[in-house]
Amino acid sequence: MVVFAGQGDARRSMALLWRTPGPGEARPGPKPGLSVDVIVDAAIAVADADGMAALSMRAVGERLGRTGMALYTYVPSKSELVDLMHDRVLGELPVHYGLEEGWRAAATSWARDAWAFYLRHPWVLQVSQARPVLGPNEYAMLETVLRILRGTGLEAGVLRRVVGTLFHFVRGVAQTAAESRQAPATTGVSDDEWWLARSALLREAVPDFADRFPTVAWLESGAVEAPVDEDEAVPYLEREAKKTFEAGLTVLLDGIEAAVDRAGLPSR
Amino acid sequence: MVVFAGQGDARRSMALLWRTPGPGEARPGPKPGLSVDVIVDAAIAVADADGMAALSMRAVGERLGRTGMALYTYVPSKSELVDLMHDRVLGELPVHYGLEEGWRAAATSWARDAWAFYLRHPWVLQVSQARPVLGPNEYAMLETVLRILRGTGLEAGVLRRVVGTLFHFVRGVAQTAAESRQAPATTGVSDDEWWLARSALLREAVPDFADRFPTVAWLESGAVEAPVDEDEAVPYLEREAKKTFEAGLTVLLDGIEAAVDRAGLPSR
DNA sequence: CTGATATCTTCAGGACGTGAAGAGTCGGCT
DNA sequence: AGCCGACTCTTCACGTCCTGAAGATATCAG
Repeated sequence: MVVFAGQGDARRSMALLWRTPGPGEARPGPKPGLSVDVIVDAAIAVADADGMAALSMRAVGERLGRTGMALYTYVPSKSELVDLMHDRVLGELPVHYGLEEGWRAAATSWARDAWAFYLRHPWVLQVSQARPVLGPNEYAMLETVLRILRGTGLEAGVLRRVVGTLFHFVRGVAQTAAESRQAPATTGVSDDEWWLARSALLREAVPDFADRFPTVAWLESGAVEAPVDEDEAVPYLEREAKKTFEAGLTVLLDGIEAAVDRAGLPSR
Repeated sequence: MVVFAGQGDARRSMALLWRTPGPGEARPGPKPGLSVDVIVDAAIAVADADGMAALSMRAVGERLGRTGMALYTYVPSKSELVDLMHDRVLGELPVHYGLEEGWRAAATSWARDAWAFYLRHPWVLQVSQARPVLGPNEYAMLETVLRILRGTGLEAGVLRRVVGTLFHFVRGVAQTAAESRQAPATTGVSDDEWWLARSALLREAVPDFADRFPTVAWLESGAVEAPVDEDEAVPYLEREAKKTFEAGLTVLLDGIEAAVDRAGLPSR
C-alpha cells in the first residue's frame, strides 16, 4: 500500500501541517472532545503497533472511544491523516549533529539514527516520497542532512543528488529490514524456519540449481561466517539487512569522498 | 500496500514458480478455459495499467471474461498470484552483460536496464523483498549481477552486501520515480502544477521559511539549472529522480572501486 | 428561550478477498 | 449407451475498508 498525499483541499492541509491558527474564536456547538493532535497520536500508535495495513479510521476512532466517522470532523480524509502522521513522527529525528569530527562522522551518525527511526516506525516507509507533503519536520530533516553534507564543499547541484541518494539508500535498506521484522509476526513463521523450509523445497524442485546459477551457488557456499558477537534476539534477515546497511553506507561515503577529491577539495 | 509472499502451500507455490509439470494427464470435467499463464499475464497487464492498488481478483477475472472467483481454480490465492507475476516479469531483464570493458561498465548498463524495467512495471517495487519468493527469474537476476561484480575480485561476504546495496539503491530511487509517474495519473495534477501550487501555499503558510531552513533555502536558490537537452515529455519529478539515479550510481560505483583498491586489487 | 452551529452516531453504498454451495460440462468405466 | 465423479465457473455471503448523507444531541450568541 503506497499512500499518496494531499488530495484534498491543499490550503487546509498546509494549515494543518504548519499549525496555522484556525478561526480560534468561541463558537456555538458542543466542545470538541478530540483534537487533531490526539487523533494523529492515536493513528501513529495504531500504525506502530499493527502496521499501515491495520490503520483504519475505525481503528483510530475506537482507540479514542469514538466511531471512525467522528474523525472526519477534524481531518478531511484518511490521506491527510497519513500526511500529518508522517510529518509529526519525523519530528523524532535529531536535528543537531556536530561537525567537529568532519562531515563523514556526522553523516554516519545521522544515517544510523534514521535507520533506527525507520525500524521504530516502519509504516513511514510506506508513505510515498514522490510528492512530499512539505511539512515542517520534513524540511527540518532535509535541513539537517544538508547542513552536514555542505561540509563536503560540493556544489549545490551535486549536493542535492548526493543527499537524495543517501535518503534513498537508507530508506531502501530499512524497508527490507522493516519488512523482515514484520514478516514473522504476520506469517507466524520465523526467519530460520522460513529459510529452512524454502531452501529444502528449492533443492527438491530444482535439482540442477548449481548448474543453472553457478555464481549464486558459489556465493552461498562461501556464506558461512563466524557467528561472532551476534545478537540472537534479532532475527536472521534483519541482521543481514543491518550488515548490508553498514557496508553500503561505507561504500556510499567512500564514493562521496571520491567526488570531493575529484572536485579538488580537501576531504575535511 | 506491501504484499507478502507465499502464505499458502509452499510446495505448490514452488511447483507453480518453477513449472514443475503437474499431473498433466487427460482428466474428466470441462476443458480449462484459462491457464496460470494467461492469468498471470492478465494480472501483469492490470498492474501495469492501473497499479497494484487496482489489482483485484475481480479485475483480473473481468479482463479474461470471467468472475474473480474463477481464478481460484488455477491460483491458490491473490498472494501467490503476485508471486507469480513478480517472478514472471523479472524475466524481462537482460541476463548477459559483456565484461570486456570491465565490471564498472557492465554494472552501469545493468543498473540502467533495471531502472527502465522498474519504471515499466512500477508495481514490482511494491512486492516485499523481505522474504523473496525464490523463483527462477529472481535467481537469474541475482546471478547476472553477481557475475558482473565478481569481476571486482571482492571477497564473497563483502560482495553480497555490495550487491544488496546496489539493489536497494536502484529500487529506492526507482520507487520515487515510479510514484512520481503514477501521481499525475491518479491525482490529475501535473508535476509542475503541483509544485507551483504547493510552493505558493508554502510561502503563504510559512513566511519565515528562509530563516528556519537556511541551508534548504540556499540549495533551492542555487537550483536553477540550464535546461539544456531536457526531454519535455518526461515530467519534472521523474527527471529529477533520473538525475539522482545517475549521480548516485556514480557515487556508489566510486565507492566500490575504493573498496577494491583497499583490498589491494587492481580496479580492472 | 430560540436558532444556529458543531460534534458525533447511524445508515448506506460501493469497493475488496475468499469460503461455500450449486450449475453446468466432459472423460472414462461399466 | 448411460452414468459417476471430477472439474470449471458462477452466485451468494460475510466481514473488511472509506466516506457521503441524515439525524440526534450539545452548546453558544442573541
